Amino acid sequence: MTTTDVLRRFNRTYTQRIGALDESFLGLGLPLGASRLVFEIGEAGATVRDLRARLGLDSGQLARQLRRLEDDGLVAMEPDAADRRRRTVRLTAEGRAFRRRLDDRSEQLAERLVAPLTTRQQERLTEALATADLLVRAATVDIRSVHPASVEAKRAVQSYFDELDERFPTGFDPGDHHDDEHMAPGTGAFVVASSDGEPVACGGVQALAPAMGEIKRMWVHPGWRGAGLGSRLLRHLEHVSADLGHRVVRLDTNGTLVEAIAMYERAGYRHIERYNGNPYAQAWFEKDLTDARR
Amino acid sequence: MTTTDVLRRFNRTYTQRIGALDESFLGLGLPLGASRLVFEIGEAGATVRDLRARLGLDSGQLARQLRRLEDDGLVAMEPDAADRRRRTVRLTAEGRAFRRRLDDRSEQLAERLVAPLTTRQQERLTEALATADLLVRAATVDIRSVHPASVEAKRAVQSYFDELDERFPTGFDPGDHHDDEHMAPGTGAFVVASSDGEPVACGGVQALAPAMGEIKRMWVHPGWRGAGLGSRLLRHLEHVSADLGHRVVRLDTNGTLVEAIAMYERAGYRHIERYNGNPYAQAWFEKDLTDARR
DNA sequence: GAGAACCTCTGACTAAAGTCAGAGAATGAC
DNA sequence: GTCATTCTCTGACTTTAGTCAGAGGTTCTC
Repeated sequence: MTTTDVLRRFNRTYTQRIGALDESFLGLGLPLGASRLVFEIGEAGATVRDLRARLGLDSGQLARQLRRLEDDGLVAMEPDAADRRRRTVRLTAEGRAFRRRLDDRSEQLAERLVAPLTTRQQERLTEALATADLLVRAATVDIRSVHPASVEAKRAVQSYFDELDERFPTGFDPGDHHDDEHMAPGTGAFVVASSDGEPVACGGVQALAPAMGEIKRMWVHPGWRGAGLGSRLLRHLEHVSADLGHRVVRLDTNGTLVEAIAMYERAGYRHIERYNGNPYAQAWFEKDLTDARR
Repeated sequence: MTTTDVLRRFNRTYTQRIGALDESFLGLGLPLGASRLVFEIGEAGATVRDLRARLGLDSGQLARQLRRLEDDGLVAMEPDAADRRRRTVRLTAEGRAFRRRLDDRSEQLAERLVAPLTTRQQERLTEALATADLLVRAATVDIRSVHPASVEAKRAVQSYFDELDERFPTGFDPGDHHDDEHMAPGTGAFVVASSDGEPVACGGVQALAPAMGEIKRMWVHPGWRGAGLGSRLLRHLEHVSADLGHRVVRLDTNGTLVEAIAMYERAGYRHIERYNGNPYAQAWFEKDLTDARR
């Protein structure tokens, strides 16, 4: 059986048996769509814009649904302080109570579903689903080029720095890295991979010399490792670098990042001499892009 | 993370990313429901009754959908020869062509979904989904008591006999087993586990002596082993036996059925002396039900 | 062969979801 | 300051899905 066979077979099993998890939202007085909406708004609230993107609804449709929830006293809406074209939606106390009821229902149904399985089988199921979840999410990650000064880029880079600071024995001080400008479109590129709007990986390319690129700020969210996201991003960055006219690409890394080093080696990078003054770097790599160019 | 957490998280991932597999049915001129119906009818055709059960549709709803498909020239309907209350639905040439287009779409979407993954990752995904599929199916199997002379029981028992005939070096001859009457409600019981209308496991209980039951015809479909269905069925039969007033239950088995023997031992059965003249039996077991009683 | 049970279909609905054009306010770019 | 763009909302639909009672056949049971 091929992957697609299994996937499609699973899809059938799924819609027939687990798909009912969604239907647990029924019977509490709201239609399915409205319940999903309450669930999606969440404890923290959300902007109308976000909801539309996440649920893939027509704007008119969503506006009507929200008004109904407002009339029912489940949500309160107010203009977004930062951008007054937007409106933020927040659950009222009543709305939160309703959401909790939805949550309970869903939980009960999930429990009932797995109840016939032994503990051992439940563990196997958990493991299988977690694996499938990670891989499916990884496969559907959205890889996009953004400006290094954009909010998305900054958030991703911040996560990267935070992790370095934790992992390096001496901590990590990014200095005032105005050099991010080098990764702006034109001379370089910055790429963010995101899932559900959260950055899960990033990386940039800048020019070191004519026809020579450098990959920097490469990072994969800890919860997303082991799904091949790093290699995919690396390959992507190599293509970007090649498109910028580079024939060779270099990068440096710290010795504590052993997984990263292993990945670079697997990807065809070879160790070279120190080529920069980065105080945190302990290994330097180079790869010829001319034959990797698809 | 508990099993239900993972299940529910996966449910979200699923509806957002793979759920679109269903939507691949859209955009070919028929609404989703009608497309699903064409797909479900399949190359072989089906009875209206079957379709209603499989898709969980209201009979009026289904009748209308079918008539629409008939008007569109995609299906042809005729009374069932065996039971003229029923009607069988069959795809016309045009209907089959349409179904193939649906199939292609779905396949393409599945391919596109897994394309970003490496071969190794695709294998992991396949394995994880297959495991999840088996376990979810096993968890949602429908275990029901039926009359041993019913069609369902006979089909399951036939599968059992066929397998014995294959596995025993000397083949297997059931003889004329009028003794199935002993498993009729009142003195005994016969249980069939089915999934999507197909029997996947069965087993019966009959009385050997006052307060002593015997478990017979226990079988699990080969494709369903390793999901704990056997143990679950065995436990179920023990309860049935106990409900019939038995304090002890016995069973016999052939030496070639090594998985079965291991299962009986795990379930607390102990080997005893031959207690019957079954020529195919090579191992005899007994279990005290008085302390196992739920 | 009478009556219960079963299967499918029609009619008459209601509810939910989805579509599309465009109005009105806020913001960003020049 | 003007103009294009963005965001949300309203109105006026159409389509799809789902519900329920009951008619009109067929088959099973005794």
